[in-house]
Amino acid sequence: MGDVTARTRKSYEQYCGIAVALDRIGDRWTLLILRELSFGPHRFTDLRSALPGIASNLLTERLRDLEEYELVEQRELPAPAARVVYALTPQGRRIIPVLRALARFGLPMMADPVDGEVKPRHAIFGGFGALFEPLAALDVELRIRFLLDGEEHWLEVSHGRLVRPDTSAQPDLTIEGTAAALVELCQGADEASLVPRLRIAGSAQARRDLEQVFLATATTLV
Amino acid sequence: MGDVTARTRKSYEQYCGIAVALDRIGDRWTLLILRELSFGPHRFTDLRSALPGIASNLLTERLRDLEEYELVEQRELPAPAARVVYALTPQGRRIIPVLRALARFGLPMMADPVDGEVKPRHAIFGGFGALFEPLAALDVELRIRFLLDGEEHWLEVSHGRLVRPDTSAQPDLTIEGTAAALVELCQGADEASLVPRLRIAGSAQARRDLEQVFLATATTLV
DNA sequence: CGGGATCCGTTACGATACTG
DNA sequence: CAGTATCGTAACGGATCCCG
Repeated sequence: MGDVTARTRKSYEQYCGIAVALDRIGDRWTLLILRELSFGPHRFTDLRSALPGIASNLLTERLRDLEEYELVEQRELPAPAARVVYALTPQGRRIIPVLRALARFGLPMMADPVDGEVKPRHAIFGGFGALFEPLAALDVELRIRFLLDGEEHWLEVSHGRLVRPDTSAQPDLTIEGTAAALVELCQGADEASLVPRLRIAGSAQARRDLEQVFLATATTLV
Repeated sequence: MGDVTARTRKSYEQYCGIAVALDRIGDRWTLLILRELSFGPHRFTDLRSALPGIASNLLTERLRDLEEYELVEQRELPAPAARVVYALTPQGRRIIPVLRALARFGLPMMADPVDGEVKPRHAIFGGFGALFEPLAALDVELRIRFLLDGEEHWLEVSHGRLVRPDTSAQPDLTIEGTAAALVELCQGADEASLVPRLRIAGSAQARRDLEQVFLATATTLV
């Protein structure tokens, strides 16, 4: 009785937060699906095209698993447009610090980004946002507007936190250019050497804040 | 010429820090191997017994991959004891924030820990350490001594960081009991309800620091 | 006994084709 | 557009065997 559609998924079977987390989000593609959904709700097809190489049946299976774990939910759109989108639940948003930590770990390993092959959102989240230092941001207020390869995005530093406003009033800093050049900046390239592929505009104070909060290398540790 | 032992490992092929990170540490078992090595050097057999269920050939393969990526290295022991241990390289230690983020994500999902089935090191790292709040630790100095199921471990909060001294002078706080009870504390159980499975000894100030730095829930975000 | 290597059945994944 | 179905291949899991 009751469909025991068996969670036969292989579990590590360990009483450890890390192992339990990996039981839920450790499968191939899962974290990349969550990365995309962290940018906002996506339709099935949006996800597919954002994840070149994923088989459609696998995407379906992963989404079902994530729904079962209540990390992702379907939302109905009333509009004439496509009906259903996938979105992170509040529980699901808790994966974001994991994504940031992974981005920070992987950033130095990315080889020679090429203009046009880096997606702006990946440059901002998988690169720039990963450098955010909460400890250095305690007394900083900074609104950054990105214009990368024609896409516009915003980040805002406020009270030691990094948030993504849909849009904002006047930016303190505007970073304009190619997504690849932003990645290079995050990897330690000199700002001057990136002109004109990347241009940063803003007050001297805003530039100091940028340096302090994002670009100064820092090593947190246990 | 040259053995092209083909990195045939499937790559996500994305210019994104997260994707690149997962290319290296996203395979099954890899992060749990790194978790164990984050506690210190281990021999092959130690790793095997710490990871019940892993096939020996798979452990070999993972270790080779991690060596190739320079996240793990072999070290020779001169002693009469077993010859070689595996250890994290400085590069490899950069995975630690990822482990902490995962632990934090997974902690609330762990079901009813049972005395004797939780390893002390997992309770401390996969549980307690995951709750560390750098922002709340800025002006705190705190040495904690754990005595869990007979194992002794130390953590030290210093200048907004969490570090693991081999040992320390006098502890400000001693937490003694079962590893399972510590996990329950981390999951929000009341300290009083855990006596006598867990006993916390220390000054009123040290207890306040414990509460402030570890036990107060906090939500960081992008 | 520590540190693997080999073999093999099973599962998960990747690619493509098909459908409401 | 949003999946389902099918199928070949690669990865994993478990056991056994080997060597210093």
